[in-house]
Amino acid sequence: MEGDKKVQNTTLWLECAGPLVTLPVVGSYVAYFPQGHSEQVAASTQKEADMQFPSYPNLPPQLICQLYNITLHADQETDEVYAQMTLQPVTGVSCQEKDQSLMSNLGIQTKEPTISFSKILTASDTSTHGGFSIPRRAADKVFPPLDYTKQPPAQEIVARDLHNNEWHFRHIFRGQPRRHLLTTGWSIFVSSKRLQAGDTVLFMRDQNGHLLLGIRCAKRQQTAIPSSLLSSDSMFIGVLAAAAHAAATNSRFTIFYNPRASPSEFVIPLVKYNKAVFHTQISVGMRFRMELETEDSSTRRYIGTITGIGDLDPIRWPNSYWRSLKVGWDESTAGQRQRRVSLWEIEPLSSPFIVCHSSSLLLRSKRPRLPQGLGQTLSSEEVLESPMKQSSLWGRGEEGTTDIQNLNLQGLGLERSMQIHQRSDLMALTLPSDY
Amino acid sequence: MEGDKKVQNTTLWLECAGPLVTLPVVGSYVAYFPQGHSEQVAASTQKEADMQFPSYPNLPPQLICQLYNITLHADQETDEVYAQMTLQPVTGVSCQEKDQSLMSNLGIQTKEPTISFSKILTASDTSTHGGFSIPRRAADKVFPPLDYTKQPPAQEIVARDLHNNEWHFRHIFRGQPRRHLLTTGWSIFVSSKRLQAGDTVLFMRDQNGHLLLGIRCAKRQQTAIPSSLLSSDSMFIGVLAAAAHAAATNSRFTIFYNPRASPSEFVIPLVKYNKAVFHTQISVGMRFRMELETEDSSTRRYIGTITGIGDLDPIRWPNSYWRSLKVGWDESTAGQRQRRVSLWEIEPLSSPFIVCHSSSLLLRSKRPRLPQGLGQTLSSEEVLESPMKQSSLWGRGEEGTTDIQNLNLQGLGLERSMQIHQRSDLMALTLPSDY
DNA sequence: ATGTTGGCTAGAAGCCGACAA
DNA sequence: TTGTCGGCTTCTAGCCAACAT
Repeated sequence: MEGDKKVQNTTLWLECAGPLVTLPVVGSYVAYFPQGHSEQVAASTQKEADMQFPSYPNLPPQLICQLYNITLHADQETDEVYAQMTLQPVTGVSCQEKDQSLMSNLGIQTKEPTISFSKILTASDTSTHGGFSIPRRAADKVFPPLDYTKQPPAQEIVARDLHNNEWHFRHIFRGQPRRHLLTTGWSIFVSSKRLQAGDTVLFMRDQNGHLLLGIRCAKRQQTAIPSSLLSSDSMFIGVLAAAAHAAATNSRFTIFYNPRASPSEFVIPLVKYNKAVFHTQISVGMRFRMELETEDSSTRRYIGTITGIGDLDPIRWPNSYWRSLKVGWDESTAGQRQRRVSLWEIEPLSSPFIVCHSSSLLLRSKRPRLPQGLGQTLSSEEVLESPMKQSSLWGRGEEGTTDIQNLNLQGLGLERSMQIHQRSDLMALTLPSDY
Repeated sequence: MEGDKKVQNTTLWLECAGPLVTLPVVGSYVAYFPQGHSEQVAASTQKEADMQFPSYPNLPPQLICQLYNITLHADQETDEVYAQMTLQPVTGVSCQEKDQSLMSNLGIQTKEPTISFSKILTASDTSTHGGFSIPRRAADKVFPPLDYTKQPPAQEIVARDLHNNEWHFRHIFRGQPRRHLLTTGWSIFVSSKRLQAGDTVLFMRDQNGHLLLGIRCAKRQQTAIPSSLLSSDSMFIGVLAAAAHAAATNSRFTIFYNPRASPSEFVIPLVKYNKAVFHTQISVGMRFRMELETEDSSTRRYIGTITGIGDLDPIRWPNSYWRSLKVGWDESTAGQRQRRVSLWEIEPLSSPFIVCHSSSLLLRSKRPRLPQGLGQTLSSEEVLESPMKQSSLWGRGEEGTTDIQNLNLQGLGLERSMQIHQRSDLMALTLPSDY
């Protein structure tokens, strides 16, 4: 119904989703991670997957799919953005297709830099007492220029939200010292969207010069969606069963990706996935860079060190690349940041003192074609560098040192079995001979 | 979190749920219908189960369970009531347990008639222009008596909602002609709960004389819950997979029952189910009575005729008792009413010209114990009375006559296979020898 | 008996520059 | 440059009885 209407403006949707969110393009190949999908459910229901799940032996940790369809949406109530993707599991990808996939970019590249600004609302912005204080630069950059000869300089602003609803504001330049303000119309917007101090508004100008606006709620909001419709257990199981069934019958399935609610993207362009998994050298002790979203909705690179490699959930998801890296962060203010990341999220820094080919196993495994099928496993080795007092190197080592020792003790990563998904020709595909 | 808090007041919850809703008691045995559960999902997501589902061969149309736990809830935002039930599938029920189950009533019998009233809000009630007009009888019945010697007679009313929040109202008796009104405090309540004309408010007095109030939103509201979290396909599959897994591993599972959203109850006390299925004579042409909720939240009995017996979904749910009866209604205003009902929802009227023992097959099936296991089937017969020009008897016969002929042609019900769930001793249990 | 409306009024919403930070 | 506040104005929320059904 109403809530089902598609969002037309992709750029605005992406702005609302946040600076780091990318979307795969229709027709391209992607890796879908049931684990990541479960994490989104967990984050939304605020429950862990604690029940004993049925095993889905045919459901690998990642499912290679072709993106059959994607539509963008926004919650009718909260304007929360989400994307509906229909995925077609693929059992074999030919070289041509693969090359196309390689050619296609890593997502919808809307890097025609958009003219936009966002602001975290202050108490004054949201109080009934007054209007909205427009940051100076923002007014100059995205709003139509004011006629400063008028007394006072003022104009009417019209902006459309994700649902294509129009919002009217009076934009005035006054006060001592002078400043830009939104007055009439602003409080209606605030109360309609139920904005509170701490939430973010976002204005942007599209190609035609039309104004668009979106909102991004502060994280806290998420709390009250205990769904009342399905138990969280059923949701977890539904995610897995749907994927397993689709994989087994080779039929399409549909998922929702909610970029603000999900801890990480769980539909990754296959090229990006392959590059990270097969063409990148990873080892414990290695330092890396990772982009993260800052408080004020821009991005920043943080530096960290890989402190361990191993399964996030050895029971349910053995041999998964999902968050297979344990990491420590250089900055002590890094309390909030993830302790586990996935290979494709990081950008390794060249570190002269560490030489390690985690992909060496792949080079060596030039054995004859494996019988085709899902979930074949190769046992293999990864070389683990002995850290040699490196603990001092990777930050505070809050638990870093221990982690590495534990890893060695437990042999995680020393002898690691690796699951080859879908078909072995994917392997060939990811292993150009010149590598 | 907040939204997870239990509702303490069962009576108020039941009032909000509606006059026909009953809840099974903890420890009692129930029949759980995945089909009915799916219908609740369908109603909530406004989508049919159109995907090709995986088959769950071990999941019968009904699952006999013991009610392990039940908690009552109300949505923090909308106050929509729902119940969380944890069900323990049972593989065998001893005679003692069965007797207890028989002894236990058909649900929480709170038939200490509650002092309450409900009113559908008018435009004036919800406008910002004024207050709430209290129906005369309601004021006398549930509100504390006014001191009419005062000029004007007025008092402060305090009532608690499902979340145990207090609401204060000024209750005054004034106007020409005199009438009871809620003024100060009313509009805050209306805007907080986002009530609109057509929604229902409900006041009641508990045993201690304290006032309680609840709300019931008009049906329309339901539209905007496209969930944005899980695709409807995943939800359907989640419902089935969770039940199938629980049945297979004999472990507990949790469901949500949403009485206002669900077309029918799908957790039925086993006694009620057994009585209807095994101890009630049913045949095509038979007339029956059924209680339904009226517009103004009371109940009314409607009369109808059984026009057919057969599977609602012969493909996915063969041999299911869920809505196995096709019915026609006497009143022509019956456009809205269900065309299919379940055995336990109706009350057969004694009709002298129809003698039919649908349970005759059971009496005859005194064969030695069947091997234990799920989903065993007995082929059996049901006697179908030839309708002999009865078509004129059962109302307008809009499609009744055709239905019956179709049924005969297709042999639905003439030779009917019947699935015995769980264990054969359940059968014995439902067949007292004196019947 | 009770839904709707016009009149009246009190208080909140909302526009303004002053004044910090 | 921009967040908050006191002062002032405007408008709506909200109380009332009249009137209608």
